[in-house]
Amino acid sequence: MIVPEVQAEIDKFLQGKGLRRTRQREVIVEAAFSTDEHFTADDLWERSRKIDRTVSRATLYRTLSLLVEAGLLTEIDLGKDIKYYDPNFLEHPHHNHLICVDCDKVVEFSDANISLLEDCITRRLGFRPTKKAIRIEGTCEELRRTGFCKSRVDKGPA
Amino acid sequence: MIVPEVQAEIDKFLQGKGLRRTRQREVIVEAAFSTDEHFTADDLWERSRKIDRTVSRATLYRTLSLLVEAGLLTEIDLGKDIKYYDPNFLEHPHHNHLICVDCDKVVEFSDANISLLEDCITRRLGFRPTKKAIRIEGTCEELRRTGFCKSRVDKGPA
DNA sequence: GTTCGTGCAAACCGTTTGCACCGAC
DNA sequence: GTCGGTGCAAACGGTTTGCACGAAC
Repeated sequence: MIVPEVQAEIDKFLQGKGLRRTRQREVIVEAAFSTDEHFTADDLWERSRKIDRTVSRATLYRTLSLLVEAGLLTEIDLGKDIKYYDPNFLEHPHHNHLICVDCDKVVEFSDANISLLEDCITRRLGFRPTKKAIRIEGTCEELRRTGFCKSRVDKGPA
Repeated sequence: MIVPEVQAEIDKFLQGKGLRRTRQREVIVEAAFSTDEHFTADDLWERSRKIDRTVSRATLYRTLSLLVEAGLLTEIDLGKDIKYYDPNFLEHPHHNHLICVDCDKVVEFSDANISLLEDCITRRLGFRPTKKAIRIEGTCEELRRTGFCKSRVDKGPA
């Protein structure tokens, strides 16, 4: 994926703040941006440890904060009780999330009209938008019509 | 506010599930719906205890779940790390939230066009929408222009 | 050599749960 | 009297933090 670009970006960020480039930070960035799936802190910890077994949870969390602060990673709310992180905002800065309640699949979408509407509404209320997030939960139409949803297969009976 | 109506509603819900009407549940409902502000579990606990000092955290949380399950209260994500609850969805079932990053003020809004767009997009992706939430964070235009925001007064210096 | 980063384990904090007693029905 | 509800305190799970050692610069 875009790991090298992200490494450059985080280098710039670290340098700007007088912070150091460490093996652990490299590993975590590599683990985070070698996929375009959303992940939890724990997911990322496991993936990092596959590259370097010594990465600790503490460092994972500390680095995660840095990446969010640097704007390379975005916290998203998928309606679960744990935080998810989305590595795709660099490439698609304005996307939103649709979550299937049948199979838990997450579909990203963006729509210029809806963005525009959001901006209008925000300004009308006397604010300037800085961060916008739409989360839609839905049921799979295919499952409802045909009784079968290919994304649902691995989830066991309804 | 609409406390009596809500009491009737929760009574119906409890009865339907063979659950009991208790003093504690009455108190918590009263505390929850005597305001139209968003609140945390702890906020609600304190308000409940002002009515009846014996309400415990455990019962608070258990009742909170019931109210959400009954559809009387909605969990919302205000971008903070704790859960907030919104008692206003009964009266305004389709509203969204705009959060001011300057003063933390939350403005509710709804918009038919945006709702329609959400539905279209969801169907186009092969799903049927069940729950939709828009969260916009923004900065106060008044504060930016005049250096003063009446909602900000109680927050101390920038 | 200085300073920042790290791993470890303990602390934290919002929430949930096991248990014995209590109260609605 | 039965069964669900409650308060208490302990447990839980994700996240943060204090500390002493280690590594970047």
